[in-house]
Amino acid sequence: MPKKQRITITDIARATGSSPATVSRVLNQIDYPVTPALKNKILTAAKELHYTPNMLGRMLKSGVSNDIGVVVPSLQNPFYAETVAGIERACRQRGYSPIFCSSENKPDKEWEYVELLRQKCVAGLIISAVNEGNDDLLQFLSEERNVVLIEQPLQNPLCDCDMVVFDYYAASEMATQYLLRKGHTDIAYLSTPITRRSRQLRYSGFCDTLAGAGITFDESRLYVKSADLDTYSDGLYEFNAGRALAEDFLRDKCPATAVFAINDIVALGVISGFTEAGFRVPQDVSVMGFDDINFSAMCTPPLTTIRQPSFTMGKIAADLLIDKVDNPDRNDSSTCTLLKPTIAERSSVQTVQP
Amino acid sequence: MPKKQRITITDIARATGSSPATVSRVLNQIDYPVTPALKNKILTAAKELHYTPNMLGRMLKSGVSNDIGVVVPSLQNPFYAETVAGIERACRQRGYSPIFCSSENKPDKEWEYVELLRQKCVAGLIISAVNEGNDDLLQFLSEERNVVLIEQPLQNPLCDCDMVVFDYYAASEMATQYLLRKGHTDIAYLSTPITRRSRQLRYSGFCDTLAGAGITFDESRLYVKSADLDTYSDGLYEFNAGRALAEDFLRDKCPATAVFAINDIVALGVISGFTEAGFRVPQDVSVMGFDDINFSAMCTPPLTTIRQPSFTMGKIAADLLIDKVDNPDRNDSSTCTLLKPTIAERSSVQTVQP
DNA sequence: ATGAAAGCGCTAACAC
DNA sequence: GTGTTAGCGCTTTCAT
Repeated sequence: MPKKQRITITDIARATGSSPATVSRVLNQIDYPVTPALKNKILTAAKELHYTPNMLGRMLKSGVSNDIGVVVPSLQNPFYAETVAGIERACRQRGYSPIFCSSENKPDKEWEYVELLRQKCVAGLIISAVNEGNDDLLQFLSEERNVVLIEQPLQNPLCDCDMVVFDYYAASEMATQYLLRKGHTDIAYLSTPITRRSRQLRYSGFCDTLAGAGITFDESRLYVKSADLDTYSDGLYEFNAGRALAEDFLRDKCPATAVFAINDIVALGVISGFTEAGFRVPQDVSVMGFDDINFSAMCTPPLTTIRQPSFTMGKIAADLLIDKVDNPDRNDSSTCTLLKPTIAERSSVQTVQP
Repeated sequence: MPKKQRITITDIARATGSSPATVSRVLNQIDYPVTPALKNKILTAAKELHYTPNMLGRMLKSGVSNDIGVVVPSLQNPFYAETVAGIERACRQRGYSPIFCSSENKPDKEWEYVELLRQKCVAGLIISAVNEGNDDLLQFLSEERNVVLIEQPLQNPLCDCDMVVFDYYAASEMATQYLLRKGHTDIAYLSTPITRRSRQLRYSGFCDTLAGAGITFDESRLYVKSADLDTYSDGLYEFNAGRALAEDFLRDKCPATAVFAINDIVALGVISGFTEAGFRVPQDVSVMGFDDINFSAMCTPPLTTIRQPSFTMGKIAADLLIDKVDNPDRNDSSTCTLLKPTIAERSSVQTVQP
């Protein structure tokens, strides 16, 4: 902190009649022969003077900080909040501290933050929702060793970073199978724009599974609602999209017995829209979510959804990254960890009544 | 980032046949006379060599970083997620970057993080939910200039830091008045342990308002449920407490017509517990929340609650702190900004039927 | 208008 | 065992 003159190792050296080098050696617990007497003198002096080491000095010397840069779309989205919690856990455990940046899904911000983090000399970088369009970023990612991608793979296959991603396709298959098993054959798909790779995978998993069961997905059952990206950060963005989607669904008098929502927040919006119109979930329509944010267990009805282990994803990604950071010489080829979904069966999906 | 030799201003100086000093002056856009020709040469060289400034060097020189340390209980709690979003917004706008730490409400972690942040030479500190017991922290807070407390004032009145806090007492009065206005005279108070100052204020605001209306609060209407603090970070902690509280309420056949929940998450737990037991909200019992986390608008029924402008709180706190950081000489006395609550009237509270 | 040099706090190679 | 010294990348007097 500023102003009030900070105590440095030089001050301690002066106070104890020794030298900065010795003080540094003692304070860093380094295995170095120092007379117990002197050692003690230094230790007590450090305590009395309220010495606080200056990381900046240390980092400048060593060239790397013990910071891990993290870029995610939003900290308010509970999905990322959980991911970020997993990252923080792993980092702290291993003596690193994360620096979080919210890109708000904006490509320019994404790159801006990556540059900022580089200026801060972070030891490594975890990044989610990479915009496919930014060439600078893409080039950086392919050049840089200490990077781990999370959540979704890059569109661009050139870039072979380490990744910890969800098996969105399998997750979507699983959700669709579940709905089929519950007797739903007429299913609507309600989504915000299917741009990001993770969403494309979800959508194709859905269509393919339906096809596998001999059902051709009728595109009139696909509802997509764009929403204002500026409201992204307030968390209501997708919820409102969900409400609007429910309205469209009802206006069309869509005869589907179940709704597959692109994610839990949209699902909550859909439920809200249905409820407001006097439509009951799951009695009148079943609603399937996706993500299992922790709020999905708290709402009424509790949401049946696909659980993506986002905390685990964050934890694994950070551990992987730190392994690389701590072993600079090792140079294994990139790994891609695919996280398997599970189903969180609760109350928003009902067996179709014959 | 590590390994790959970084380009420094010295490299650029060498490449352009000039000196580090000049390069620094050009790159920092400082108002300094430099021949346009040389200036251009330096600028293009910087671009071509992919120069990335090393903040560590700059910081070490100037003594302060442009980081702002932030300590909150949890990033997963949507209340803090919103606060933190406000902080991030303000910081980024003004060229600072926040460093977030989750204390999990543990006193030792709180202090540990404050020390860590000091080692990183943060320009200032925003801290919430200060544990009253830690003397080191308390002393630090009273000595340090660039600190802003958020959410709740310290128990210890010795410490006169700047603060941006909610008017919990007024908020609780407002909530209680609202319930009274809706005809509820028999109100139960459901809470996790009332330890933190913010909770004590809420509870006394409630009791006092009742007393003001000539109603003595019957302590048999006070339900408190402790829960395991280790599950704090998963967000389900308070929700589960709420469910347990609902059970107790029902088991007692408590005749109250309305429930005042200590916060929204507990309120959601209460609603969940009621719903599961076949009790309808608000038809059978009204439930009043507190905080207005953004999910409260998304659940069914949408929660009637007291809106605490947490994003605004974060924004104001960060702006205030940065004002102080940017004006080191100015030395105004501490301010205490008291944020006024508003009521978010939705559907979980109903007028009592005569 | 530009460069040389000192120094921020720390560590590590090299004396003694 | 302990101290001296150099240097990480940058800014900032002070010369020129």
